[in-house]
Order: sequence, then C-alpha cells, then structure tokens
Amino acid sequence: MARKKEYNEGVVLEKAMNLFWRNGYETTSMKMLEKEMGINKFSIYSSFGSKRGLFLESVVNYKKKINSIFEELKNSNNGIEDIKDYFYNSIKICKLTGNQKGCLVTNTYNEFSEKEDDQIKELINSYMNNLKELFIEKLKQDSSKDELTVLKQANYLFLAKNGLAAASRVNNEREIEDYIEMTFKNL
Amino acid sequence: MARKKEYNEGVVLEKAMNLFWRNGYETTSMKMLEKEMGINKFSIYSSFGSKRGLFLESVVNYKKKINSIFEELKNSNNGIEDIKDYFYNSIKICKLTGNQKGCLVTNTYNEFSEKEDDQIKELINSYMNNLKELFIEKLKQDSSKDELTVLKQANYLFLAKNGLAAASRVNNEREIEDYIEMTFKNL
DNA sequence: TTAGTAACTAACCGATAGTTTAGTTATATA
DNA sequence: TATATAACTAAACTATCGGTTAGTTACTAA
Repeated sequence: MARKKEYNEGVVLEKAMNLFWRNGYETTSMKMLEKEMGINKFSIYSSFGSKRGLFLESVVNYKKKINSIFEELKNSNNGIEDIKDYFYNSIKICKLTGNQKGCLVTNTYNEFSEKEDDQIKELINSYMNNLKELFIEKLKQDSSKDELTVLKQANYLFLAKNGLAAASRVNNEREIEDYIEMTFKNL
Repeated sequence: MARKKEYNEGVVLEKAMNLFWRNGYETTSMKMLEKEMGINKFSIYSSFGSKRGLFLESVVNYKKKINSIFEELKNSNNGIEDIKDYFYNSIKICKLTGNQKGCLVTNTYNEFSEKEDDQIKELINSYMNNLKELFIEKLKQDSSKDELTVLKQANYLFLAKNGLAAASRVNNEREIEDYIEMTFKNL
C-alpha cells in the first residue's frame, strides 16, 4: 500500500555488524553507522529500534554466521581432531570478512564484562558455555583420558581460543597455524 | 607561595588507572573519573592536561607496576622456567589490585587496535615486542632447540598470554593454574 | 487516477561528552 | 599582617551523543 524500502535489512545489518566488530559498541556512533550502512537515522531506528537493538541483532547475525562451523564441530565424530578443525575454521571466518578484529563474541564479552546488560551477557555466555561443553564432549571420546584430564584440557583449549582470537588480528597465517599446532601438540 | 594541593597526584593516578583498567578508555567518562579520583575536573586537567593525557599516564603507571616482574624475567637465568614464573606473577598482579580485568596493556591494545593514536599504540607495542624478544632469548638458553622451534614456541607463548589475560578475569585460581601448567607441559 | 500509507529527509530534542574559565579560597613568603 | 599565587568550586562552553518528529516523497492498491 505504500513506498518500498530502498535498502535491504539483511545487507545493512551485515554492514553494521562489521562496524561494531571493528570498533566495539561504545566507540561506534550513530553517525558512523549512518555512513557505513548508507541509510539515515530514521531508517535505522525504524528497522532496529535503537543502537543497542541494532547491536544485539548484529551479535545474533554473527552467531548465525559462525553457526555452521559450530554445527560441524557438533556433528562430526573425530574427537579432538574436530576441535582442531574448529580452530582452523574460526580463523577462516575472520579472513572471509576481510576484518582482522578477532571474534565479535570475545570482543563483546570483554567490552561488556563490567557493564550491566544481562541480555547481551546471556547471548555471549550461552555461546561460550556451549562451546566449552562441546570441547568436554569431544575430549571424552578418547576413553584413555580420565575425567580430570578431560576437564583440564577443555579448560586449556577454551582459554587457548582467546589467544587465537588475538592472533587472528594479526595478518600472519604462518604464526596462527604454528600456534594452533603447538596448542594441540601434546593433548 | 600559594595554596597546597589537597590530593596526591600518585594516589589519584592510581585510582584513575584502576577505573580505566576496569572499563576501558572510551566507556570511562570525566564524571566517573571525578568521582573515583575524588577531585574535580579542574584538578584533573591541571594535573594531567586531558582525559587522554590521564589515560597515557595511567598506562605508563601500569607498565611501571608490572616492570618488577618483567625485570625478574629479564634477570633470572632459568630459561623456560622463568617464563612460567612470569605467567604466575602476571596473574598475581591482577589479584593484588582486586581487579579482575585482565591486563591493561592487552585491553588497551584491543580497544585501540582500530584507532589512530600512534603514541598509545607505540606504548603498547614496545611492551609487547620486548616481551616476545625476551621469550625468544629464554627459549634459546635450551641449546637442544633449533631456531625454528624457538620461534614457534615463543609465538605460542606470546599468544598464550592472551588466553591468560582472559583467564584472569575469572576468579577461579585452579583453572588458571591448570591452564598455565598445560601451556608449559611439553615445551 | 487517486487516496492512503510507509519510507524518506532534515531539522531538532535534551543529555552528556570533554574542556575551559570566571570567581573564590587558602596558604607560603616577604 | 599583607600580598602574591596556586588550588579550588561551579558554571559555562562547544560538540556530539542517542533518539525523535514534522513535513515531503514515492509507491501500492482500490
């Protein structure tokens, strides 16, 4: 009955996500978003409600993007080898977007750790917890490991992912690969 | 010839540093700084010039604080064991301040990675580079390692420090120790 | 063709950001 | 004790923040 949107919400959301990814939530202003998304404030607010709403949808969009490699980790059955593949796939995601900004989930976890925003924290924590649980599950497939070893190694790999997120900011593929290989060397 | 300062610059700088450490640069406002430091804007500006100036001095102050463990790493002669001690000492620093905000240098590196502020970046990078160089030096003390292995392991440990910074945000000493032990297990 | 409606532009909102300044108070020295 | 000077308070500054709204434009469906 009326005028058509001149932009595609999926397309502009992707652009917003990349900007938030690069700069974090606080540093990214509405003005920057207008410029990057190529639409003006009114359109942003009518489509996403608020800056925070746009950020939330950006994080959800990011989670969808990495969901494929998460599913792969979940559905494969090669134990620890799956986790290693997951590490390699994680860095591919960053390369894909052309960003060198680590992991949006990790970045957001860091930026919001001291803030009071349960909804965003829950969004992040659910991903983190699922990942750690999956690591435990994979490690358990090796029946030679006792329970304590499994927990220690899962904890280790979980924290090693943070090192990986940092590594993926630097454009040196060889160093990243070395890091992954070293991490899995003696598990 | 005139009135005395009612505050000690070292004391208020320490408070500012802790606030920046907890919240990052952008999120910390002058109002928050006034409250935390217990002095008003005028005093902050007369002592530190600007918000950015205060932040710079906070980072320098932080570097001084961790300098002792850095010197220890430098002056000891137990090779890889020194690096491990350095890891353990790093997490003690966080415990000491009562903060669970990882490493201010790492946090700042992350927050400023996309910004154009060469002075702050240089301050961070010099520390990062010195640390990596020192890791290489320590690893070289083991003459059984060839050069390539040394570089790979230094790279690995350097990135593992990022995982440690993330770990130190979580108040679980056992998990942190497990992580460190796993990291050094088979080097 | 036209009336209704949603998408658009652009100016505006109050709040707050970092920063400065005018005016006041306290103190060290002469 | 008087005075010079620096530390203080508090209000104002400009710019920008996230968010809103009045008015215009374009398109769909009747």
